[in-house]
Amino acid sequence: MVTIKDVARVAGVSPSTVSRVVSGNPRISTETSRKVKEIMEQLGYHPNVMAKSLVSKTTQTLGILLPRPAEELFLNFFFGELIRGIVTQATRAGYDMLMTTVTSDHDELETISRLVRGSRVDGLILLSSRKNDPVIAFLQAHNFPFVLIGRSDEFPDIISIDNNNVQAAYEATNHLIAQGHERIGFVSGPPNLVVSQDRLAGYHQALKEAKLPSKQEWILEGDVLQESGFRAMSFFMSLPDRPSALVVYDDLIAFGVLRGLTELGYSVPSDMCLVSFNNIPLSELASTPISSIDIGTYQLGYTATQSLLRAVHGEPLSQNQIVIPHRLIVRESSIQPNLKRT
Amino acid sequence: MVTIKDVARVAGVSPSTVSRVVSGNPRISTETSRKVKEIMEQLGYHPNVMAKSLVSKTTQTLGILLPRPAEELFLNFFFGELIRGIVTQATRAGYDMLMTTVTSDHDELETISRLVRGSRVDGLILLSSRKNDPVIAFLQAHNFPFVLIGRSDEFPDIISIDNNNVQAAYEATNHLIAQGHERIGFVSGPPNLVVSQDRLAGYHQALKEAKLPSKQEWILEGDVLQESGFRAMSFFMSLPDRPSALVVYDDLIAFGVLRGLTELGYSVPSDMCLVSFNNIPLSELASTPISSIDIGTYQLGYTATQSLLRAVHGEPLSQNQIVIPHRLIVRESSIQPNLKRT
DNA sequence: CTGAAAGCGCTTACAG
DNA sequence: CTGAAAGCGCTTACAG
Repeated sequence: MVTIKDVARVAGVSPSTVSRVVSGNPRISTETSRKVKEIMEQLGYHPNVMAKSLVSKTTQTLGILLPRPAEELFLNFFFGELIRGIVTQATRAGYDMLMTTVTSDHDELETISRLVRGSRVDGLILLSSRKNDPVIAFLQAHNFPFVLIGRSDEFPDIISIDNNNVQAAYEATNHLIAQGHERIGFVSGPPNLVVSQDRLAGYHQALKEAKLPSKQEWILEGDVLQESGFRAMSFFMSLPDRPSALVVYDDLIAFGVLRGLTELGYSVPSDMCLVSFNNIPLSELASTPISSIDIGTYQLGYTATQSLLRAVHGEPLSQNQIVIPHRLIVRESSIQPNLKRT
Repeated sequence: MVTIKDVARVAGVSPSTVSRVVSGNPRISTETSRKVKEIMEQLGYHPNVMAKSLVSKTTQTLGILLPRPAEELFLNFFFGELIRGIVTQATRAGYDMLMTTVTSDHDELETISRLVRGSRVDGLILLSSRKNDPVIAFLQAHNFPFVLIGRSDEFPDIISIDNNNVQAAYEATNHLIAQGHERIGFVSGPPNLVVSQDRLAGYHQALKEAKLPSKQEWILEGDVLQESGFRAMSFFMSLPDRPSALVVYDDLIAFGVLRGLTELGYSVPSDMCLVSFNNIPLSELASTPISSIDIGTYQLGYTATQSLLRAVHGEPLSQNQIVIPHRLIVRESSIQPNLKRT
């Protein structure tokens, strides 16, 4: 391994000078700089990142904490797209991304602590938020730069990038109401996630404003796999007063719902209308293309990284909470041509 | 930030001793060890990872090189599942994962070089292989530990984890042949990927052995988006002598194929049978559940990491090429009850 | 514009 | 079983 000393010796200068050339210090003569660069190239010199980090107290690395397996499974497409947004922006800014996962609730803080207090990363991105998240409390207590993709009621001032999920679910529900539906159900995600709660709230709000009935049995807070949508259907369809449309928490679950209805002999949209979230690429390729709220997943990741980098560099943020716009993409699953408006 | 010196001072021992306690050196008295640990706990000491890396020449970090955007889009589910397998195994072994992406062919080697020669990671996982991959040549030239998820003709001796894609496609094709199909087409992925070539080869092999015709116009080497399956269909179905079954490179593309056929008024499996690859969770939730080869994506990532860690630790590998078993999951898309065998 | 020196926080022969 | 010392590869006041 060729070090800064080797370059210095061959170039006939001091290690300090080589260091300055590498970092682009302006007080180096162009002549010296040229020569040193030539030697570096010649010897194949590459700065040792660890040594640099040790003295500069900065790692040029951001951390991502992966959610626990259960949630992760669900995230899937969403997750991949988010990571893509994050990594793209980080790379562009010259940062690497470090990923760790926790295996249990128990070691969660230990994992974080290792990264934070061991000076492993300069900042951290949290991919999802639960109620009373201890990770957030820890990071805030240690005054460590981080951003949350999502929202936190308990810590309203932290930097967070989110959709307006209440509004999005409100619009999705209103879209169904505008089609003339009066009995509208909701298939939810993991109840401890803030995003689940927000979407449920928006749904309730829309029903309330439209003075439509809201029944507990029309709401299913299931687990997160696409299968849960499937199981939900036999239940829903056997209700005496079953809903005629559903707001579904996530496209994957919507696929399960669609499949479940088909197997039970019902068809979408004529027997049941659907609106879902995330707008994964497959949504439009379903047997009945699924109406879905596009939440700008890539942009969510991209923007989160931008904000985090600003925080890391101590630059001021114009706003701590950024809302990524959403957009309802209407497809066949929510359009019933033969249904009259009330 | 509390350092090893702080702990040493408070505990009344030398920094060397503290270091030995941290690393679990056996020649430390239990008494000293106990006391030092207590102080560490008390002061909230966490080892500085950078400093340790600098002297130990090891980072406890593995790198993942993300494929370029185009391919990445396609990978999607596959990609997420693979990463999950990798991160799980790495975490279990006490390693972090570093992700970087390349923005262009141009900076590909530079990115790798920075990681490798800057001592940023202990080993590297390549997520896919192209023909004549310069990254592989570079890593081998520098004698740097890495594993390839995939296969390389040019570098047959490197550590690689792969499916037997030739055999898998051979079986998929034979499955269709066994159903009585005689005109079988192939919808491929990016032609420069080894996996595309392998699957195409297996398809050809099966046709050849069964002495079935193989026509160039039955083979579509498209790009990687699910959309390409869609476009493929208008072409295929308008052929005078069109195939009655298709082997499709990937489930996402199969979704596009399915959708395209539906829109053109054809149905699966009665007008066209399908077998695909990857067995993503949504395959069984398609309007017609899609027969797919499960390639053990999670296991691919998991095993790759295990092998890489062995290589990093200089442990011998029983075999450099590991093949993860695949399994054809037969669903409705490839079963034509009313079709007689020839 | 450049160099000598100290130091980042840790590890590890060497000596006892 | 423990400590003093040197060193990992870099940066950065300080001095000139």
